[in-house]
Amino acid sequence: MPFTSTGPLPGGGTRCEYCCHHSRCLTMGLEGEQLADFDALLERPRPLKRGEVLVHQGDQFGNLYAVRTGSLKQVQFQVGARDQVTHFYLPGELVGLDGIGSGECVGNVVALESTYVCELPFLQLEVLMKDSHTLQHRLFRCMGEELRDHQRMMCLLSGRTADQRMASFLLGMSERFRLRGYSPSRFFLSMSRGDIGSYLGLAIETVSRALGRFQMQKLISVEGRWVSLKDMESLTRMVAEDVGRHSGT
Amino acid sequence: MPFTSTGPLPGGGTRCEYCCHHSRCLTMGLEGEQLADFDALLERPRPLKRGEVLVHQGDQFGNLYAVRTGSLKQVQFQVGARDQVTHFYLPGELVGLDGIGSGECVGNVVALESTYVCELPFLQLEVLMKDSHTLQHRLFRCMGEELRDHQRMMCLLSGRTADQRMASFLLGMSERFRLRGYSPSRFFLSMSRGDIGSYLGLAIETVSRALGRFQMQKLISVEGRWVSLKDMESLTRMVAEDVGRHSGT
DNA sequence: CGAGCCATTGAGACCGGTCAAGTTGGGTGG
DNA sequence: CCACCCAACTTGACCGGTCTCAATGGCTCG
Repeated sequence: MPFTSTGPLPGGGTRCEYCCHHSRCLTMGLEGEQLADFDALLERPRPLKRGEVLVHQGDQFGNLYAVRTGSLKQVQFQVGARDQVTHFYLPGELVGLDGIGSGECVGNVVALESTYVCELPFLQLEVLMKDSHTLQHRLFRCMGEELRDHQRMMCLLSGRTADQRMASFLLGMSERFRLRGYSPSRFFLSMSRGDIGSYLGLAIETVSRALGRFQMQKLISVEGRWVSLKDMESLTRMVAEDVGRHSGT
Repeated sequence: MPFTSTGPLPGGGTRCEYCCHHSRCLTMGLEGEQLADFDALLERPRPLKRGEVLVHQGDQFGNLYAVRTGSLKQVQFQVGARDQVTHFYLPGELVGLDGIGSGECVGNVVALESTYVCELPFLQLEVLMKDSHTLQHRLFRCMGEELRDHQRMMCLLSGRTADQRMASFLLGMSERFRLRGYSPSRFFLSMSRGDIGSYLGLAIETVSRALGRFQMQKLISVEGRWVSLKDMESLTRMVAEDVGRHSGT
């Protein structure tokens, strides 16, 4: 097989420097030697097929993973409750940060489609951070962002209606696609309705009905897992709407 | 009242070395010169009175805070929805980690009683971490733990009944008190029912009724904000019980 | 002693979950 | 190419948990 000079090789070879996620990944801000060092410590395992498990719940924590192409979900198994989807990962995002605390992986991470990742051994990453203040700062930012996102999610889950959750989910996905250079108004959801429901704390039927309602109201159109956002303004307004849940505080 | 100081001096003066939270705080594992350096960079502002605001939502992020005595809540204001309590902080815990991501404080942090904190300028902390691998590792662990806790909370909010949420909350508080050397079976809740409801995504009346129900079932006894756990086993069982919410996944 | 907050309790309404049946679509084998 | 299957999704009917509204009592503070 001849050498190919650009883009990800089928075997997984590529260089951070040329990776289209460089400016959004952990490598953001890294240059020259530091970037080369970073590049040197990561592995690029063979791609995952749909349904394959990247990380098993309970495994000892050792690696972070950066998604290159494809997407994954994190699923947590719990005694006495249905499994719960706690995360969706898109290209450029970091898998496994939540394992740093306990040293144990908190859930299964499963590919939703054919997915390429980069494997980052955390111990080596820590060593690298001693010499690279940029990298250290960057990883702290990533974790801080995830904390903030989780808090948003908690607010969404505890105070908002089914329609608001769905609208917020769609807008969130739209924004994430936009940031990655994909269309924010028409995209493919690689996860099932069941996954979405689990993630949003809704029954699968409620997800389906909400989508149906949105379509009737001409806010979106749905064909299977393809979604087009027709009226993002109304969706945004819907999320912010006061429905007066809780008498708290 | 709990958390009245045995170790830290009322005036705020103390040393990390002698602080009763040393082994649980960011300083865990630090010794000798490193601990002294850490000690040197932190401020010990005057104590907060009940209701006083330590951090304002939207403020530029600059400091972390370690709680020495007392307790606080984090409240997020949101357009079109009621304010939401997203955190309770007890002695030895770290306030402000979620600001690291965006550089902006995500919510108000308000004292629930007279509260002493240590102020840790994050920039200086980052500098210190260049020389102290221990400190760096420790801060990563703290953030990882918070991530994991948030995920637990998301699972709680999205898949469990009011009773299960209350039981989980009580057990969680109990455990946190136990770790700090207080009684795990009888403790004072410094937050109002409204705060609890907001935190758990429940109406205030639902919180009240759940507590009443638990008391009738002899699982706990309640006198105002004092709570005694009578039957932690049943409470634990209740949390794990499958109530069959969601048909997802 | 009244004002205001906090907590409790009751009555009724409604959102969303469960159960059940039906539809669609992709994959497989004859 | 069609028949069949299974998983994913949709739709309808019903029910229950939790929210809202409202009234009450206790406590603190001015």
